[in-house]
Amino acid sequence: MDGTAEAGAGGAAREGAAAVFSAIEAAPAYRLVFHAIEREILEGRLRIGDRLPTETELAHRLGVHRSTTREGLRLLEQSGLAERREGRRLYASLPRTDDLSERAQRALSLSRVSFDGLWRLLRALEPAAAALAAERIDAETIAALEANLARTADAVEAGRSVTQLDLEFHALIADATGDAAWRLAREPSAALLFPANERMLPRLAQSGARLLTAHRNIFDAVRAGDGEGAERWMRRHIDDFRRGYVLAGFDPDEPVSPVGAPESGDETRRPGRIEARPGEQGGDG
Amino acid sequence: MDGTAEAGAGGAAREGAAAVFSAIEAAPAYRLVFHAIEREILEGRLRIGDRLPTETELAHRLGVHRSTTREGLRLLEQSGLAERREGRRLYASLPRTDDLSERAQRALSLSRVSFDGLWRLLRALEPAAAALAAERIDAETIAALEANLARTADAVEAGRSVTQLDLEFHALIADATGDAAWRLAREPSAALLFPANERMLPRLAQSGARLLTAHRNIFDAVRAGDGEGAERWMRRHIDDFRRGYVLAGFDPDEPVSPVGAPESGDETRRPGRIEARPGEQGGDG
DNA sequence: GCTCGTTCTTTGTCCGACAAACAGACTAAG
DNA sequence: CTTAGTCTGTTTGTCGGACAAAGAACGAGC
Repeated sequence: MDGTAEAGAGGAAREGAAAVFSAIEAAPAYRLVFHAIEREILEGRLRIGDRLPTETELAHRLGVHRSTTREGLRLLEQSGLAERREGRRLYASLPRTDDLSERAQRALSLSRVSFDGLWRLLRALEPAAAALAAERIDAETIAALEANLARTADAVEAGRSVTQLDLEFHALIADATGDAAWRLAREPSAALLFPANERMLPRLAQSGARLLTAHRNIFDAVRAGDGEGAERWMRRHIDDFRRGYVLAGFDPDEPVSPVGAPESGDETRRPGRIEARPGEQGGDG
Repeated sequence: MDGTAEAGAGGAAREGAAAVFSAIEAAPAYRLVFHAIEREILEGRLRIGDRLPTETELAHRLGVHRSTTREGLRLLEQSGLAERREGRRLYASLPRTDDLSERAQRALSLSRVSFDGLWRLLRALEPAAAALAAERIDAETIAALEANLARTADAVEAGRSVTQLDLEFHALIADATGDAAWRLAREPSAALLFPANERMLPRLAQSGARLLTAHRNIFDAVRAGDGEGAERWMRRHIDDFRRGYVLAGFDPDEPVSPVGAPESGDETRRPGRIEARPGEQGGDG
């Protein structure tokens, strides 16, 4: 087995009767590697948490070169099905939902969704989430919400930003539903919409206090198991949010802000930044 | 520059005054490559649709070996920011939402969400989507919906499965809202929930006909711009769905079906399947 | 029994090479 | 002049092999 995959070459000929010709595409070997391992995980032969075989072993078993294997592993890694633990080893893992929503959020922010589009979505989701949360909430989440409220109170009093705490509050409510689907559904939009608060705050007096009151009402209803109340308060809260946005002079039909510069997400404080070489200055085309 | 990145090695020493020690982690060079290119795209220096420089050029400019560059490119590829067009070349691109939701769906299906959890979510989303769709729908989507209804009618008459068409109908409604956020929010859950139809159908007479009628009502309202009507019909449709599920004898508190075997998704018809070598039979740890 | 240095493994990178696919330029045929 | 075929340079996909550093495993010494 040497050089190019014999994958794509043969097999396309022999046009019989009703030829359909659905664009044949030969996957490169590194992608086959990816799918092969993916399969092992999805079909349970490699369980979540299991260590993957070493690169050399994989290369050997799959009959490809180690470099090729590594490329496949990168795909696997980025797909969330393999994860580095303690630095080096790769372990089979479930795609992390926060990772997924982060990506979704990025996709959204690049696709010019309007404030109102997001708002309508969350207006549908959040009240329903609150209602379900009221049915299912557990002690742990109650404690987390209480802590969140306390910190929010502090922040409001000190005049600090409450955006992060706001996001967290709503995320906790979603978590309280006990189903990952909720979190996944709302997170990207929420992460894009709620930070608008940041821009409203300077223009609206006591908006922080209003937010805190609203959160408290919602929390009380949720803790009391009052689904209907939780839903109602949440809806009011969301409506109030939009009202504030308009009042502050923003246009809800505009695409939501481009989020500005990518502020220090993951690994931004990289030690040795790769620099372009002085030599040639690119030009691709 | 040879061998290991000097990234992680040096630089950790020199403990001055108030040392904080925030877990330094040296990203391997291939990840730095990934982030470097990612940045170029996110910050607009590489615009969506632009061809990426060739691997050799990238390697040269970033000062790493081509193999390393390729690993970084695989990460980029899987993250959705680079895409193959016409087979080979890589182009900067936006993460495709259907790709994202596919992954989200997989994550969900592995995390044991209950039927009811999903159902509650969609019961909140779908009616709201229909309402918004009624406000914003355009001719093109109307045509697509009409085509969908026609095919659904055929399928019902012929007794074929309508699951795919059902999914498509709802996705089209979501698309009609004009905001990608809706699609992203509902797709994973919908893809997991609606196929339950498949299992109900054999146990419930005329359920296909009911579905068709419901879709028609929703469509009529949407086309007429009747948001309230669309919302009402959709809600009924969703409620009906759950009723059928229970009636058919399934327990809505159970985790939704594990989707069974991964039926021929992408690239399953791979030409040269990679096989394990006869030699050693793995055993890791 | 626990710590320390020594070996073995595994990952991260690099070097170099080459076949096949592709894009173009050019040429022969209709 | 258009169409089909040929040649050529570029780019990707893979492969072979090498080596440093980080961890892990292991045995010697306190």
